[in-house]
Amino acid sequence: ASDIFDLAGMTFNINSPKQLGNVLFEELKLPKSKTNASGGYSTSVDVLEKLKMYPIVDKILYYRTVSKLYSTYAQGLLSAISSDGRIHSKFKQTVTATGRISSTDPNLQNIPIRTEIGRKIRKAFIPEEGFTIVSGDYSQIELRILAHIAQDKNMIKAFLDNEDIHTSTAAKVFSIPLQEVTKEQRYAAKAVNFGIIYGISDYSLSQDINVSVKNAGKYIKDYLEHYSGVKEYMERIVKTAIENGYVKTIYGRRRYLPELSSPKHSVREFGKRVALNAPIQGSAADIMKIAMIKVYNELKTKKLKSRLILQVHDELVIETSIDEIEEVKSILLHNMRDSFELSVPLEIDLSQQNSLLKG
DNA sequence: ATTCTCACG
DNA sequence: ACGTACGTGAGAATA
Ligand SMILES: [Mg+2]
Repeated sequence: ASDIFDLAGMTFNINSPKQLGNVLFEELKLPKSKTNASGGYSTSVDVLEKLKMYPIVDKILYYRTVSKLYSTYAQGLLSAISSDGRIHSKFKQTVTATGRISSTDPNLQNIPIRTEIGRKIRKAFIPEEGFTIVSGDYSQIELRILAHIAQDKNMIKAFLDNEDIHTSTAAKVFSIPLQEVTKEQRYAAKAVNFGIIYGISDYSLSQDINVSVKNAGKYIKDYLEHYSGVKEYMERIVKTAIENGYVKTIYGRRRYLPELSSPKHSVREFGKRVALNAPIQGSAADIMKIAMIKVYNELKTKKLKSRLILQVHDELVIETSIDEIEEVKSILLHNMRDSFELSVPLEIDLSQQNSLLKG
């Protein structure tokens, strides 16, 4: 923090977006871009990432990471520990619009994993004596569901051939052999794959991966030419959403979309993106819920000591008695894999470790 | 109570 | 011309 004050030539509250915005964009005259809802300067990561070349910005990003981890997790979770030494979250079944569950008091579905410091926090979640942590998580479940719902021939083939979907996508979009795909190309293809599920635009993709809007537009165009079934699905789902006023998952769960008849263009566009995303995210949630119930029941029927302790949207975590590891792995594997039969296989990654942190 | 930001999938 | 990626929950600042 003192480095930041030195570089700014003044003292201020770094946690105040308003004060920070004024320091960066008024005092230091850095190039400003986005404004937030109340007309102030945005100081969010995506803005600051593009200003990283300024040493003060780089330090602010680090400060943000550390203070988030400290306040929400190091400090926040400490006060959530019960007298039994464990943290008991509440899982809400009727909150989300897509069919996912959510977790509160505290939220255990957003335990850090992406940064080094974050992983140290995750590592603090450990099993009881005599137990270990066994997890199963779906590999690329949302893209597999997209391939299935859209019945896209090329995407289905890529999954049936057990290819790395991002590398495979890169090869096709850039018209090169699989072996020649570079890291950068795979990264771009991955961003497009994710973006498609959210109803991407060329502008947003360009912002996300730092390429020109024109290039981003070309990636999307080439993508949809190769995955033409996905393109047709995107058009079809929006059309049926407008006709019916709702979309549905593979199990028939509906999401109503009043946004589609809004007089405001931006709200209608949002409705279209949701029409595209909700069946995918919601179907994944359906598949997970079915698997979860089967796993729970099998643990119970077999009178195992191991217990299901956490669900994180595409992952189940079981605190496993050390004499039940192989049995629990098998229970996770078959119940998750066979939860629902898609046009592509469902692949499960199994892991076992002595904390919530893998590896 | 609301806004902004950021942790996760 | 428009405006710009889906779903959550929580902490700090601000009003
Ligand atoms: Mg996964």
